[in-house]
Amino acid sequence: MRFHIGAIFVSKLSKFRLRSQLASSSESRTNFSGARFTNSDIVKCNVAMVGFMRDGDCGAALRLFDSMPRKNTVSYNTMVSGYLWNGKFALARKVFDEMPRRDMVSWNVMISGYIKYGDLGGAKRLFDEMNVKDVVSWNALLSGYAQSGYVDEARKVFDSMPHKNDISWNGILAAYVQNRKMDEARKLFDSRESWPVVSWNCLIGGYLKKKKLSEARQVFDRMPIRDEVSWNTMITCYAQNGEMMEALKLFKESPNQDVFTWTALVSGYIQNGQLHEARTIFEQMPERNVVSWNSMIAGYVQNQKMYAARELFEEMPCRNISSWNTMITGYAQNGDISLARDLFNRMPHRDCISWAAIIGGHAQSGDHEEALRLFVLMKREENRINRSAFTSTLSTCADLAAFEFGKQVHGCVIKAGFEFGCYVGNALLSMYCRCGSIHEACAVFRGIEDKDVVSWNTIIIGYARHGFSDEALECFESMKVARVKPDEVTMVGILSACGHSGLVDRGRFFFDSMRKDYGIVANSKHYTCMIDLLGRAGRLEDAKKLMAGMPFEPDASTWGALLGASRIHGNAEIAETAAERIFSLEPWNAGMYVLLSNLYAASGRWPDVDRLRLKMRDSGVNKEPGYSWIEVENRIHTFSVGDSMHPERERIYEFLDGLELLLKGSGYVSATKLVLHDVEEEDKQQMLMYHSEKLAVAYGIMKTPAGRPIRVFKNLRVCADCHTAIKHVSKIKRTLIVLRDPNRFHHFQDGLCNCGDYW
DNA sequence: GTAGGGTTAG
Repeated sequence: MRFHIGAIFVSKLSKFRLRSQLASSSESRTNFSGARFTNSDIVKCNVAMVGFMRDGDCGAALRLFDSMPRKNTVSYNTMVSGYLWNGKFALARKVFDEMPRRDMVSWNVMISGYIKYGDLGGAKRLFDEMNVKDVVSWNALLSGYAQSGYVDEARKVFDSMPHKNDISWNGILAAYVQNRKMDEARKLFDSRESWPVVSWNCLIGGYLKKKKLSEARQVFDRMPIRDEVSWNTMITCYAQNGEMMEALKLFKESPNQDVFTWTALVSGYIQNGQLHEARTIFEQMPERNVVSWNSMIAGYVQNQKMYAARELFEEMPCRNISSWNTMITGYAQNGDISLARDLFNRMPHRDCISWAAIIGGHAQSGDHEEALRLFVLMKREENRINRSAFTSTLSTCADLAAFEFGKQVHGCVIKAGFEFGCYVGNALLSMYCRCGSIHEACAVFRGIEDKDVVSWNTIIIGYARHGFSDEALECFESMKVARVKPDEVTMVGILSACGHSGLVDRGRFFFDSMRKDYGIVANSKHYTCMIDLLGRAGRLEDAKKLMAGMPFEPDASTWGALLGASRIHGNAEIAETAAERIFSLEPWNAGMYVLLSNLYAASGRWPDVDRLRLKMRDSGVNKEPGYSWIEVENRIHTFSVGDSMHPERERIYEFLDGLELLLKGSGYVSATKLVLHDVEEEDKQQMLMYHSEKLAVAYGIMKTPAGRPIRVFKNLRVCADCHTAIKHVSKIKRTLIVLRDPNRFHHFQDGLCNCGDYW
């Protein structure tokens, strides 16, 4: 309708312009202004501009605006508000700055513009600049603070308001509700006689978010007047809490059912896992909009029914970004990254959720490089990066151990202002831990404002994996002081901290206090930690006993802990029993073959090594090839044993040969009995010398300026000979070498490793 | 004709 009015007027106007052009000549333009363009024409133009702006056609609005011989303040205000409506903040500000006179509306529009763009400081500055403020200005500021989570600030604004109206009261109520402070919201609500229906709805909506069904219902029953939203909110409450019968009852009682009501039922069934019922309701709906379609599609996606989801997606008449994002996320999470990428490439517009989904999808499918490349692209194309894009990128950096890249992402996180929050802060923290820099992890940890249990767990596990048990246990104490309740994960961290340092008694103590002090029931991970701790300390019998007393069947990793301990202590008998069980539980688990094979090799049982190799071949298990990698000058360099691929391999081998001589001079003797293959002694030495971790360390020393730590990563356990050799290297080259294997970090310095050769 | 609050479905 609006567009229609605008269109008619513009056609009139072009006639008008045409006429003036016909009369033409530059002087005649002066005749053009004034008398014939009445105030009522200005109003008509303003109406038309609103129409254009609502349709997203800023260009048409501007052309009309520019062609007006006379404008009033409303014309300018309309341009400011229209630009803001269409997301063009800078243009809005420009018109605001250039307009000849401003009225109250001009200021209020601009203030709400700042708030909409998340610049609360800018809003406040403008507010302070105003000589006279009205209740609208105050209300705008109030809701700005509320929406950004500053409840206390919002309260201060509310308390200092010279006049309050219903909207102000609703504003402070909403501030409490949006920030989940339902007790305070209720107190406020009860302190006032009568509220408009929106405030009642607001309160019920708050209870809905907190899943407080009975409170919601009480309020609903007390309402003097109910509108459609009240019914829909209440129906949603029941639907989202699995009470579909009650939801249906209310659905029938409600005076009207609109598309919200129907969609609430559909998504209620979906959340209850009743996909078929959801579809039936969906088919019965008298009217569907894009959200209804998206809900149904999301239902299929959540149940891994991508085919059905795709069918609806193709069929729907009205897709929006969410529809595309739902499909992309679905494909990405179900491992079909190429279909996800295809949709991503084809979608008409992307937002930061699309980017986060595709980055996360590539990361999950193992294509880490592409994930990071996409992050760089995203930075170029989007002016905002959302938190979830940051977290998936950071976890990719962690998987890849791309430390330098991670640091650059950290820089972007700081710019975006996310570093002090838990969500991104924890991801940063974890990235630094897993990239081998516990020091930087610690700095991030200290900066997180409200540390949650995940923050504490991450730093505790970080310390544990780096072999700093004392620090891990200290953190555990601080966590309790900070009144954050330890959970199952915390205890895994604490027990593994004890494990990495062989603290048997303390481990035992924490294991016993788990249930007593924190009400945490030991799960298989806790038992595995304890069995590992006892076993590696040489108390194999105690470990076996603990395992026998477990209230559930041991899984492969629990047996694996026993196998690992038996290997260290050369107990072939227990090792074989454990290996048998693992073979039957996880016939595809190549790591166990390797452990057992190492055990045989170490005791010179070559026929058994061969037998195992045959068994492995017959069962079709492929041993994951060992490789190591290091980040140099922002690129990841990967090495395998006796590597022949690296462009600088000749220099590396030369360097390594030189290093070997120095090593021998410092007392290093190669541990040939650890080589798996039964070959001649000299060949064994050769193979050992060119293990992937040694190649990576050598390359790191070649390329890293003196004094900087060297960080190397290996996909399999570090070999014992490399462990000895790297200890010597750290002394000869006077450098800190940090090596990550799947179990832990080894910090080599001055000829020692902080694992105390206990890993 | 331009400005302020809020609630429900993805």
